[in-house]
Amino acid sequence: MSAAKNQENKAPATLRQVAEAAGVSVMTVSNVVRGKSVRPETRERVDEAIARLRYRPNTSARRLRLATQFSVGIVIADTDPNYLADPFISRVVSGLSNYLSSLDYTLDVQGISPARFENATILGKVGNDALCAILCGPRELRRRHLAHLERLGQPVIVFQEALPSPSRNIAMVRQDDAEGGRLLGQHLARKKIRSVLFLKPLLEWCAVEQREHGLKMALSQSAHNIELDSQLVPSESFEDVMSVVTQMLPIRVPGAIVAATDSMAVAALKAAEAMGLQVPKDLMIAGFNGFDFWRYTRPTLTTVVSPAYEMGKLGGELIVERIRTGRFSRRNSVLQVALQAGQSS
Amino acid sequence: MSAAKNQENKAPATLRQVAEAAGVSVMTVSNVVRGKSVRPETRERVDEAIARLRYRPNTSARRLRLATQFSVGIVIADTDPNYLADPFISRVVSGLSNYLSSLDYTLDVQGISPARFENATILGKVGNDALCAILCGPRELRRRHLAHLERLGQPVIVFQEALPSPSRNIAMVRQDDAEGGRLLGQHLARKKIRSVLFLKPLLEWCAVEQREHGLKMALSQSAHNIELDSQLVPSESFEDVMSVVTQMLPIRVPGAIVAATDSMAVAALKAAEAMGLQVPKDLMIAGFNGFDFWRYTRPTLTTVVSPAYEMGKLGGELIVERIRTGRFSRRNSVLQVALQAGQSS
DNA sequence: TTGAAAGCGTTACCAC
DNA sequence: GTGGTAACGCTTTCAA
Repeated sequence: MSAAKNQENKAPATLRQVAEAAGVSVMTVSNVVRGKSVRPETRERVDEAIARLRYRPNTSARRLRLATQFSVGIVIADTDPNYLADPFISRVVSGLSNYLSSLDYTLDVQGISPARFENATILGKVGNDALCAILCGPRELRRRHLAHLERLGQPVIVFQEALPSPSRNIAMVRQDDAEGGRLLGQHLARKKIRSVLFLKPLLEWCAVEQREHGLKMALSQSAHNIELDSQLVPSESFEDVMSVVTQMLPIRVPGAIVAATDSMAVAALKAAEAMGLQVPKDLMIAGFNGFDFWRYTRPTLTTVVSPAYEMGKLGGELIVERIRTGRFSRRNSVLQVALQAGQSS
Repeated sequence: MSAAKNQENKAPATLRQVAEAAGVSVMTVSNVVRGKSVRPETRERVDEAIARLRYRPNTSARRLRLATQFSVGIVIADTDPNYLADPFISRVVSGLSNYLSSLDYTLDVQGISPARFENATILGKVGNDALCAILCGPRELRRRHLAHLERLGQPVIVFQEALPSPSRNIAMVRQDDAEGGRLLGQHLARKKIRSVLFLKPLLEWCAVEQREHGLKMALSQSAHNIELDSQLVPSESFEDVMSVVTQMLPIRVPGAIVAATDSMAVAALKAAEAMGLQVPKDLMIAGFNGFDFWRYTRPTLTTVVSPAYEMGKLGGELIVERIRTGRFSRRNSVLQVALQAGQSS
């Protein structure tokens, strides 16, 4: 029983133990493990010992010796504990994760409230070759976080921030959200809308600001000079959006509601429906992201499609290149978005 | 320029460099960093040097010395590259991640196809104190993966697998999916349905099997002995589900379609709608998960609510307890689910 | 309170 | 092809 317990919890075998078991030197085992040239019959003995002792290389020792972590960290600022449930974030992380895995790099993931960003465990220690970040919060806070990242003296990828890369250590990867806003604005202008209400969460995201900005540009440049109002919502949650929209619509029904994300657009649609408004006849609705929600509703949503997975993958490619070559080939990458017209506008 | 470049890419400062800069020994700096008692005026000098040199502890060295990784890995088997976009998985990982972060543990995340599960980078090296896994694929394959995890000789949490824990190193954490199926079956029985079609993805998940099993039990035990058919769908994607349902309905309209997940239920609903069927009058529909999709549709979906975030958190609590105390306090945990009736059935 | 030395598991380097 | 040695950065131990 005590023996069995020891059995279960025993420390992993080391190179030295394998070497003793196989009757060779530590270096020979190391060479076998790393595929260096070793006499076949020696290799066989060593392989047998490795299998028998269940040897697995100790990454900490290897990282220390090589001064390389084979690891990237990503810190995601968000007030929602369910930060990975955001369909945009989950796709960026999936793309990044898969690319890194394909090269045998590890990905460390940490979500953290924007207020505590700089305290993220991952940032306080040297444990990754490079870092990735998704920022949110007021512009000034994000700028401070960016400066903090810069001071770490490590390669960093920042997703979805519109500022240009401030130094050779930092690369920015984003999609053209302003263009997305413009496309939507032009689309609505063609529909002869007179006024637009932009719904955005209280928590500030650079991408949302860009979307709003692009929308405003397109509307103001349209032939009819369409009016744009913006409405803050306490959070992106269905309840909050629904409740705000339900309070606003009786006061005035705009020509269209554009929400910062599709999930917010769905909630707006539901609020309109609950009040007996016909979409798009009485009120048009549109959102951003284009993952799958747009087609869950009736009518289906007009949206702007995000290349979120591809952003994550591109971030992975750039960061690994940076780790290996010592420099970023591109410091500012902007991926294209596309308007996808649905039935809601 | 060359100096600037060196500045940017220079190796992180070490304890030794800080010690020299502050004119003290390495041990004193180490004591300062770890909050051990140090003379205030010494501490001040050291703190200044730490700030000036931007010192951050090297985790590899610390892990090696302490033979502790302060890190947990999670391997997620899925054929979808966008594995984190699954709303269930993203919530489990969020809950796990936040709990671990709160204790300054790192979380390594890797998605991998079930066929390649045992080759996951994370599993092949000693780099985490413990591992978590979400399995899928045929039962025999999952059993093999479980055996592989057991052989690693490390603490492991397996989510959403119905087998009992096979050893002291492995704890199972799941929700009561069979009960969820039963609740849904009883609900439908009350609606006087005559037949039910269960929609499930080709890729096998233990949770889906459990849901199907519970549903079958409840239906067969009902007063009217309701018939249950199951229909495989190539994938969980909207297109695949919609296309299969669109092909099936003209042949025969069941009393209800129960889908393995809400997103599949939405697609079934859309297919029914496209064919002019009234839900729930002509056909009832229900799903599983209860995240937010259930209310995106018209009519809203009947669903079984999952405590996915809580499962992730519980997994974190158990694994940390196991790391620290050497044993699991519970090896088999089953969280409760709840039926949430919507308009669709 | 402070410091010197040993060692965690690995790999680069250099002998043989 | 094989093996001995030193070193990566840190913390435990023991001595001053």
